[in-house]
Amino acid sequence: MKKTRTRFAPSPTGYMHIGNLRTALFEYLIAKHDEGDFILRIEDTDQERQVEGAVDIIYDTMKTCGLNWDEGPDIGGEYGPYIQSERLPMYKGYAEELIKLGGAHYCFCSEEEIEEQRKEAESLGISFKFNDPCKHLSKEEIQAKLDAGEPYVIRQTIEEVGETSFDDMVYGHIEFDGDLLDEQILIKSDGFPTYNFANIIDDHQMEISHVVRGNEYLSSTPKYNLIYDAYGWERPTYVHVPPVMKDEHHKLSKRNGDASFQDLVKKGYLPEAIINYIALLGWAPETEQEIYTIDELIKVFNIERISKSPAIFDIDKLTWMNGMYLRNMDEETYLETVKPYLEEGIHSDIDLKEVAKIIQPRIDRLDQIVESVDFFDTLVDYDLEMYRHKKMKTTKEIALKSLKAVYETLSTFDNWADQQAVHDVLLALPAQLEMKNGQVLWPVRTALTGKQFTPGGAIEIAHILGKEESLRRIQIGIDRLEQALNEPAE
RNA sequence: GGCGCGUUCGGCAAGCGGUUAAGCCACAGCCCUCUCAAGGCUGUAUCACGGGUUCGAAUCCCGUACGCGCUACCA
Repeated sequence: MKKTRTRFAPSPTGYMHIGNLRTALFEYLIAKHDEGDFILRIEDTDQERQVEGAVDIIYDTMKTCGLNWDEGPDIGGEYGPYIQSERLPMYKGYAEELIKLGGAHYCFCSEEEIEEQRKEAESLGISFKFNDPCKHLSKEEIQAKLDAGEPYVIRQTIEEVGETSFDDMVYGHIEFDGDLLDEQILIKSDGFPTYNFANIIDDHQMEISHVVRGNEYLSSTPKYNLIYDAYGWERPTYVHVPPVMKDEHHKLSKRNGDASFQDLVKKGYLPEAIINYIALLGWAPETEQEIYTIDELIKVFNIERISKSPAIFDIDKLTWMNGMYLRNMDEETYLETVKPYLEEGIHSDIDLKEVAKIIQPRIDRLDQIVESVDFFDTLVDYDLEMYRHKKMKTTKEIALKSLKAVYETLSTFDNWADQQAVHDVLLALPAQLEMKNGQVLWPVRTALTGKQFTPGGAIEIAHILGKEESLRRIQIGIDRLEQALNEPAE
């Protein structure tokens, strides 16, 4: 049995988008499930589309996601180099060999000549397939042109292949009329191989067992097979995966500036959650489990359960899942994760650990933290209408009465460090006053925070703010309410 | 245009000839409750269409429609 070896072969043309990352994930999972190798190869054969720094983004993204490669440009390996531009001389040699084998030929045609043929076909209303006159050149003619330094490309030769077929692990048995395949360029006039060619050579050289890629390559796979066959190489196992879509009609793409991994992280999504979520796009486990560590994914992932149809990226489900991750984190990791955001939002001297605890069930993205805790630092000049709350059965009058009672009670209370004690003393009040819990606690929370919604209730927040600050804020509430109530009603 | 692929709730999806057509997200309601969440429970909602094959079809076959992809000296 051949060792399972997969590769992620991105071209460095910008940031990592989610579809790309998912392909990398699947490739990684397939390899690791079989205890095989996962290889990173950089496909930089299109010199015009290179983007500075793109390779580093690829490295960073994969590392933070835990998609660790066994061989790659930075760490080397037996099958290097792992950057296509560094493998250049090799492709030429293989191309020349393919010419000898009858699988390719030199082509000296200009782009204009090809265009002419295309237009003619269009005007005749027939489907276009380039009929390359260079195929009929004699050896001598070719040599003469080569010697004269005429620019050329190397083109695949496809003749009378008839019906051809292959089997894909996801899409099953696929048949093609081989004569419809066009003779694609293998080596460009700049001497670089095209993806179509470099891919085959590299995959074969690197002993890639499973070629995993987007299903847009399904149509060109027969052409690749012809080349494998011409060399007498064994075809790889194909695993074509369905696309990840932005909506019904559009793929997630860099071009449209759709969510990249970096963007999501910036928005407060955890890499583990992102990985977990995208594993479920186009693949479904056997059980109903939704939350997986990467090691669990390695264990349960199997190619048979990859879907054929496109999947729309659903940010809401990712958000939910991210919240689950936040809530399920062990305390230490959670505090560490959340700390920078808390420090950004809170500068006063309060116990951030306590704050962290109360926001844990209430956030599902890290970037929500700052806004949700800003009231700890500053009490804004809130709208007094907030004291009127139907469900809590409060009015400004009731609120004032409650706040006064609470102020009096709390000013002689000293056990602030004990949240339970704060709880007990505050909850004793409604009974004494013959009021509902909400009629006392709603006003307190409002006075303490100035906000409609807050993480944590009146008791938790009072406990965190401390005696002095809590009393100060309650006093502000009392003063403002008194002033408002003394003004003549309109 | 030609060729290839796809089509189950709003989204992710299970399903491989006999099911009340799972589950998750979202949505709605209820419970819990010092706000909001979290948590618990319940609910709404899906087999693109038309023909076959079969005792029986979401599942198999054939068409149609729609969508996506390929048809580049991009990958």
